[in-house]
Amino acid sequence: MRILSAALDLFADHGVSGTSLQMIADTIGVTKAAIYHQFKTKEEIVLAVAEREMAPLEEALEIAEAQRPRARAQETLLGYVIDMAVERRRWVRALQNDPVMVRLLAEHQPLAQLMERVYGLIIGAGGPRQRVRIAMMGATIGAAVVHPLLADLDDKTLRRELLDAARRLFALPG
Amino acid sequence: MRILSAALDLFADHGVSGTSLQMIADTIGVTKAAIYHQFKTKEEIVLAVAEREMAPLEEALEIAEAQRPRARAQETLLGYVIDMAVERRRWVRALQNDPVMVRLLAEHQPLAQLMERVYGLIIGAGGPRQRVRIAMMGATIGAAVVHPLLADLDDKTLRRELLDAARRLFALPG
Amino acid sequence: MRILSAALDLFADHGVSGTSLQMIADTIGVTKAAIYHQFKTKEEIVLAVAEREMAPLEEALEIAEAQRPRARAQETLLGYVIDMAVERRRWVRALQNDPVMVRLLAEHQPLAQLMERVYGLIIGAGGPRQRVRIAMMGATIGAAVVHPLLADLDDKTLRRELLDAARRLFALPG
Amino acid sequence: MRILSAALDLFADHGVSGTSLQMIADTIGVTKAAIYHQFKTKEEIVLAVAEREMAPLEEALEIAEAQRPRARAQETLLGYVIDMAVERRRWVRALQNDPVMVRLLAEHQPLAQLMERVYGLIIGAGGPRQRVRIAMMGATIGAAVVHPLLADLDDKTLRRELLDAARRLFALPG
DNA sequence: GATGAATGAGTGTTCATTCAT
DNA sequence: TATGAATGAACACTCATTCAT
Repeated sequence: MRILSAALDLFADHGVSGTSLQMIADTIGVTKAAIYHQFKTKEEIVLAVAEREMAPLEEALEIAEAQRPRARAQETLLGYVIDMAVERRRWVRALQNDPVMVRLLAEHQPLAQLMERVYGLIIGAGGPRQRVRIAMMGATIGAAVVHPLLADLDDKTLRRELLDAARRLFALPG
Repeated sequence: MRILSAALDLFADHGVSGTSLQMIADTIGVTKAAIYHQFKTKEEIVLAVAEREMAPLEEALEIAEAQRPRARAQETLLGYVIDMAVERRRWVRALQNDPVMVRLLAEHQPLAQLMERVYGLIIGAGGPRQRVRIAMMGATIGAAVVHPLLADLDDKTLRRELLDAARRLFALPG
Repeated sequence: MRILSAALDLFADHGVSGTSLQMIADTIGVTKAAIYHQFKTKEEIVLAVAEREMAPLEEALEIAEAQRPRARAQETLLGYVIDMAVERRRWVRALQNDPVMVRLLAEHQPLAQLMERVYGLIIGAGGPRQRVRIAMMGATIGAAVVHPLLADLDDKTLRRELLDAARRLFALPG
Repeated sequence: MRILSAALDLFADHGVSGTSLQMIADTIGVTKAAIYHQFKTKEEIVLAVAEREMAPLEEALEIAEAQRPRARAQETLLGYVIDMAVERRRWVRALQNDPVMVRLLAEHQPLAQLMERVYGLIIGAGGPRQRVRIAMMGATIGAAVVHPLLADLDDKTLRRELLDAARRLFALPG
């Protein structure tokens, strides 16, 4: 939907709080009231944006969860996550760091559960060290794709570098 | 100054756009006008907050730049950066990711130059691969300290894990 | 019609200005547009509500006007008016006091004329004292039925008390 | 205060819901924001209006409560109440019947208690019949002062008529 | 008959900012 | 230094109303 795309773009540039409904309406060339015909509140828009961007993660999770052994499932998921983050580069910052978004995701059951499933699969039976490294990797992915020094890397290269970083962090065989 | 501390806290919780001068004034128990007596605009507050939080980085940079060889200087700086990020955990997200903050830092000469010096020292004569890994490390540090899965790590442990991650990413000797 | 009943209820609770078409539509489970299919404007709804609630008064008036002598006609009408007010208790306040309703009734010829006929019959050839007492009685009826201290009186009792009050005010024989 | 006077006037003409802050602001020639500097919400204005208009009632109550025997206290209070209603004619309707005002008064402890004290004194040890007649009188006063047929009575005459009605309703000696 | 999508003007409220005291 | 009063513009949201289907 055009509203959600416009909203996502604006959230990325100005943050959720810095994006007014007027801005969204102007971007797609309708009135504020037209937006309110489809979303009852601004919060609902934020949620819809988040849900739309998270949908591929859910699909990826289902594919990965079906695989054995767990190590293979984890690697599959890691690949998907990296792909998603690289493709969404421009929006990852808002999605992961905007305080309004963060709060909403934490309070919104379905999305909170999705994240738990992701962490559940990826951490698995590993001990605390494993947990730390996974988190570290997740942090790296989320942040690398928005890092200014990596802004001019093309998607393919960035993806390769992230996989390489993953292998180093986990001492996986190349 | 109490204004800057209150502002920083509120920026961390609500983002810069989501923080009004009224909120800052209420937090420290004065009127909005009292704040305007010390800062001409809201932007000036944001800048002052950023400058105060970046000051230790400048000091660290000066210490590191004085060292030889470059490899030692780089390691010194890395240590400082990790220390700063870990200590400031709660605020790193706002400082690094808030769109208003990001824009301001990019436009504000002194801070932009500071970041260039940091990158200059750390990248050094390295080729593109080196550059990528440095950026990756920077991303990891910035994001790891705010990652929910690492929220319950104490500062010392987190610092150690980050150094370990750095060594793995760069294949440094432990 | 369900629209008018819903509207009347909502007018009683929130006043005419405090009642939106959306509220009416929600109450009866249709869309706003469905309401606009039957009424061209909100004002038309207010008018229709008023007319529907006043209809019994017109009937009562016709019955009473046919009676002789005038004193008997007056007493008949008084009885009807009391009955109507007691039965409509919950709505009398809105019907008599809501500023939008009041203005509309004054401007809407048919209803204004109806009220004139009522006053004409009841005041009759009486002098100014008579007029005052009639008005006083009308005021008493309209207000007593909504008075909080009388809220727990059942309809029959309230009707009896109002007739008693009328007799006292006019020094009528019991 | 000019805000409260303007608000009261507008409430009388358009009802509370039908009165916007813009209307109040325009009436006294300031901006909406200037009003918000003194009242945090519209509700607060409604409450302040009600409290200001009820203040004389509290004074009257204190004077009356100090008198003996109770019958004299009651008559004193009745006189005051009639005076207040007659003087405030134009506003009584809004104060007594506007649904927003009614709801607010019921929920606002101090004013609800004031009304209880008034009823307590006036009803006294009387039985249910007494209670009914008091309520009837209260209703009569409140409604008579706004009745269109009595609109051209001057204050003195209206006051006299109301006292006369009171005597008739209670069969008091003239 | 009814709906969904849309609109322009309005709602109450908050914004950053100014200024006289 | 600090305040209280004020402002114009913006905020999220609702209003009565229209119209193609």
